[in-house]
Amino acid sequence: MASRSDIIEQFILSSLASEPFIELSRNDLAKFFACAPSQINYVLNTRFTINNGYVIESVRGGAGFIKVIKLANDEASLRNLLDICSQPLSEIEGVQILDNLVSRKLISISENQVLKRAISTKALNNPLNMDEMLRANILKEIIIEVMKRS
Amino acid sequence: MASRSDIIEQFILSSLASEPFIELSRNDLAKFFACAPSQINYVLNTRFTINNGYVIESVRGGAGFIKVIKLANDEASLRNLLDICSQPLSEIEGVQILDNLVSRKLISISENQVLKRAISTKALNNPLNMDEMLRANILKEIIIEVMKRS
DNA sequence: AATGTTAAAGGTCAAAGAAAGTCAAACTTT
DNA sequence: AAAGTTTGACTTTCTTTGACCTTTAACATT
Repeated sequence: MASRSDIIEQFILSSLASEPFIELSRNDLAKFFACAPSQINYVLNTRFTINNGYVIESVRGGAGFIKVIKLANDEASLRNLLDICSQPLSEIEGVQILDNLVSRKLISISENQVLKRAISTKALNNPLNMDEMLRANILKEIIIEVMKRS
Repeated sequence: MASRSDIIEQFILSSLASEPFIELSRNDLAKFFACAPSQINYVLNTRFTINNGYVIESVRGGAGFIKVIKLANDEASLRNLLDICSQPLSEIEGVQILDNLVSRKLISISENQVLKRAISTKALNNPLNMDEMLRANILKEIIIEVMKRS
């Protein structure tokens, strides 16, 4: 028995079949499927996660929208990198990960330059010695971003 | 979907593409875009800030006008940006600064993409609410890095 | 020439409107 | 009973509007 959430999922999936991303109006979609707007969030949160190979971006307010992006680079090895970024990482380890992204041609040399700075101990210096965890968090976001690239 | 404010922003940006500044009549612009005059202020205040690399000057009274000036892409104004990054910065302000670097052609669109992620509240989330200060630190390092470019 | 008056700018701010997000309670299915 | 789904009240963010405020060039008056 297909639930309404399943049907909404199918709708989004079929929209994504031909495009790398779609922009949708939460309210319109909810109206179309005769459901509460928050059910759209439920579908997105349960079925369009990073682990499933999707990223959600949205804007609120007038002219707001929800963008569902299918990850172009969704490989086990990158997932693995993401996992590694759940742990604190030293600056050296962080640089290794960035270099890894360069060798995969997922980021350019110049991106590597600025990102190295962004994750440097100097940039992340803070009173509570959270820098390694922060570095990991930042790298996680960076990896998610480059997974969008094709 | 672009809001009216987005469209007005585009209009101003394209006027500034070839000139270092433009003078506009708030009332005429508002009439042209069929909006309240104060919406022009809203657009200027949210999209043409110092962080974005613009200065607004205006004169009231008969024959009044609003002047939108695009800051020069010189050493001094970059130093200024650096100074701004001595204070905590919200995510919105951080994005403004990155966009500024793009319009100065100091970073590419793709660098902007990954850096936005790197300075996002999600990436910098930490128990001690230091994210704004961290963001400023990171941006400072990024600016230092791009100042090496030319 | 100096002064007062006025209409024509632009500025400010808070309220209303238009999205999307959150979260827990209620309901269904397994 | 546990897991998954649906709903709705409340929140947050972004945009649009309008009422009221301030400034100033132009004009009128002396």
